[in-house]
Amino acid sequence: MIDLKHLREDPEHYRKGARLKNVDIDIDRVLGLDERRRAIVHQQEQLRAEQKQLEKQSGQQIGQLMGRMKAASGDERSALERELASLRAAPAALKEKIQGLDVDLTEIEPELSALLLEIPQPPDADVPEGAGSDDNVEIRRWSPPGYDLGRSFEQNRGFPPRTHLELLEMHGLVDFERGVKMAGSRSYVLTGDGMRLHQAALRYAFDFMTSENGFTPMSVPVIVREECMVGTGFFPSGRDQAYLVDEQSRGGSNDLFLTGTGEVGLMGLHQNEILDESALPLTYTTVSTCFRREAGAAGKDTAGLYRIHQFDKVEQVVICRADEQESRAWHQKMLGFVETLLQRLGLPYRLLQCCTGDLGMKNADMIDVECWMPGRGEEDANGRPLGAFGETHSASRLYGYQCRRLNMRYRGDSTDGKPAVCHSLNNTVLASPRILIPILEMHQNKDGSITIPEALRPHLGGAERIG
RNA sequence: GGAGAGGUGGCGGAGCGGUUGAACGCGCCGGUUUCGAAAACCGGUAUACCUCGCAAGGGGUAUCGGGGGUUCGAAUCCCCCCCUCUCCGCCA
Repeated sequence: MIDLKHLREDPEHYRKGARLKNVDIDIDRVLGLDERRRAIVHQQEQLRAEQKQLEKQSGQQIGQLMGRMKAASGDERSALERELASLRAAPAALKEKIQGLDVDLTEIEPELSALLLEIPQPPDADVPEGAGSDDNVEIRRWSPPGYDLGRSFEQNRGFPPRTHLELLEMHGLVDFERGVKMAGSRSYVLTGDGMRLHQAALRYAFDFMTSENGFTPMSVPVIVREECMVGTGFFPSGRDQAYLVDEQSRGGSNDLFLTGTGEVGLMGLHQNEILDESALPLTYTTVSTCFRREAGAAGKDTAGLYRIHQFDKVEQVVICRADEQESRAWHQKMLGFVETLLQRLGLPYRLLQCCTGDLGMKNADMIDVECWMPGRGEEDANGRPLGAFGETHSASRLYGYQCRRLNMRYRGDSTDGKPAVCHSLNNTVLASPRILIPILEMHQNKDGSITIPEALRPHLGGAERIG
C-alpha cells in the first residue's frame, strides 16, 4: 500500500507511477473519497467531543434527579420527569447526527480502501520506461570459463544439445504421464535421480543462505489466511493466481489460500508488529512448496518442467530500516548471493533490469535473473532449439509498500522513538525443478550423461554423474 | 468430531455501567544516590487518525479480539462473528 499522506502531497507522482506500470487507477477518485472521508470524520469527532462534554455536565445531574425521583411523587415527580427528558434530549440529537455520518462513511470507506490497495508503488526514477518484458534491459551476463554465450552450444561443446525433456526421459528423472493422471496438466512426478537432484539443489541453496550468508532459517505456512495474501501484496490483483482452499463452503470459519512463494510466509511473520530497530535487518530464508494456478498462461510453456503448478523454492527476504540506500544496498547484496550460487553451479546467466511495465504492483525496482537454457527458444533449420535465457530468479525492492500493508513497523534512535514502516526486499535463491533445466542442459555430455556440478555432489552421496 | 475455558497496555494481572487510556506488579527509559554498579527512591513509559504550531509541543477523536445493539454514558450488559487454550476422540 502506498502512503496516503504522500499521495495527497504529490498525486502526480502516483498518477505517473500507475501510468508507467500500465495500471488503470483513478487517483482523483481516491483523493476525492479521501477528502470526503476526512471531512465526515472530522465532523463526527467534533460532535463526539460535544457529546462527551454533555455527558460530563448532565450525567451527574441525571443521576441526582433519578435519585430524587425515587422519593418524589405528584407534581414534583412530573417536574423532575420533564427536567430529565430535556437533559436527555441534547445528547440524543447528537447521537442521531453521529450515526447519520456513520452511514455516510459506510458509503465511502469500502471503495476507498479497495482502491488504496490497487494503487501501485511508483517505479524508482532510475528504472527504464517500457511497456513489458520486451523492454527489459540487460545489466550484465556471466558464463563459466570456456563457455562463450556468443556462440552456440554445439560450437562451445562440440555436439548439439539435448533438451531437458530428452534428458529427463533418457535418465528416467521424471514421470509426466502419471503426474498428469493424478493432478492434471502442468503436473509431474520427479523420480529417482530427478528427485535426488531436486533435493540436492534445494538443500545446497538453503545451506548456502544459512551457513554462508547468515540468513535465519525458517519454516513457513504455505496455507494462509487471506490477510497474509493481501498484506504481502499478492491480493487483490493476483487473486486468480492462487489456489483457494474453500473451507467456508463446508462450514469452516475461514477460507485459506496456498502460497505461491515462501515470501508470503516470511513476510507475514511480523505482521502487526513494531520491531526494535536493533533487531533489524531481519534476514530470513525458507524452503517451501509453491503453488501457482498459472491462470492466463494456457498454452504457454506447456512442455517440461518450466511452468508447473507446484514447485519448491528457497527464498530470501530482508526486512530493513526505512532507508533507500540501505534497501538498495541489500538489493545488490541479495543479487550477489544468487550470482555466487549460479557461478558455483556453473550456469551461465544474465541480469535483467525490469522496465516499468514489467515491475508488478509492489515493486519500486525489480531485477530478474535468467539462466541460459540450451534446449529452449527458437529452432534452427534442423528443428533443433537455438537456446534461450529463461527466468529463474526475481529480486524485488519494495521499500515500505509491503510492510505498510502488513502493518510492520520498527522504532529506534533513527526514528526518534516513533514507529516507522519497515522496508522489505525479496529474491529467489533457487527454485526447483525449474533450475534443473539449465543444470541438466548445461552439464550434459555428448553421450547424454550429466556431470553433476561439484557443489551438489556432497548432497548426492558424492555421485559425479547421472547416466 | 464431542465437551469446556478464555481473549484487557511490552508482559503478568485487576476492573464487571459513570473524570478508566485503563489500578497494581514486572519490564523499559530518564533522574537522584554511588568511585562505579546493584539496591533504593523520584519521574516517565501505547497506537492510529484529525487539528493548531517553524519547532519543542498543545488540543481533539478512536482503540480493553472484531462488528452490531441497549443506555444520557459500556472494557463492564445483550447479540453475532473471529481467535486462542484445555480435555476426550481420530491421526502424520
